[in-house]
Amino acid sequence: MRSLHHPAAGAITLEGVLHALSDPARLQIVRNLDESCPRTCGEAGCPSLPRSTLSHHFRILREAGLVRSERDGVSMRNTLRRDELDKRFPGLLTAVLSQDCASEDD
Amino acid sequence: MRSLHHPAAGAITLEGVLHALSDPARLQIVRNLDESCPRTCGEAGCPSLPRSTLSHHFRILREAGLVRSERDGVSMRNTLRRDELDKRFPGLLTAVLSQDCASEDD
DNA sequence: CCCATTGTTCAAGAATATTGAACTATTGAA
DNA sequence: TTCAATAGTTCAATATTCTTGAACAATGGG
Repeated sequence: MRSLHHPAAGAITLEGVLHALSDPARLQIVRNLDESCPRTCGEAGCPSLPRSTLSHHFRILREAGLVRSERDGVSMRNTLRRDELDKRFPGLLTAVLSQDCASEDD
Repeated sequence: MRSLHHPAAGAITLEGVLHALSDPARLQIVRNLDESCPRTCGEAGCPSLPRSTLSHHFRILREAGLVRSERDGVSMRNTLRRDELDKRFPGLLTAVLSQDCASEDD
């Protein structure tokens, strides 16, 4: 396994963060990590997704700088990079995560 | 030309908005519209992009609910749906657009 | 009507996403 | 140590989305 890549805080891009958050599964994962980190991939909150898909989503989150993944025994410990993100993009994560996700039909 | 589709405010999704904003060209367009709306597609602020690509980007923005496009003579009048977006997702657009887009190397 | 201007639509190739199958890393048990 | 179970990753094939040149459509002026 190649070592997992985590960008430095300064290298995190706004577009990358927005893209990472623009997928329903990834947004759900980030919401869950925000409430109770750390989590394994399996506890991410997307039980219906295949492992390979989940792994792909975590890679997007990781490489966008949202999540830090560290091996913890046989599983991974995923944590939201809250402090770094808040410093890099003040107010952004709070603004996104505080939104009501449900779509209204008016 | 099929009539352009604009979702109702209540049908705008968070994921759709984030996805629309996750492209550098589209983010630039929205920034420009936020400063001085309305604009034509040609005045969007992406002079290097082909027209078909620009049209595609405006369609993404339109169908995500970010931009309203109305014909004005030979060109289009594109406006940011600021009020509706602020009501649907309070603080979101401000949080995104207030970020410094440049990536740092620390 | 003819033409210039502005966008949209279409089509083909490029890039990204999804997912089953195979592989790797770690742990625990025999 | 060797075997098996668990958790993720990587690979490969397919599907979806993106990019963009070319053709088309809509408007307005001469």
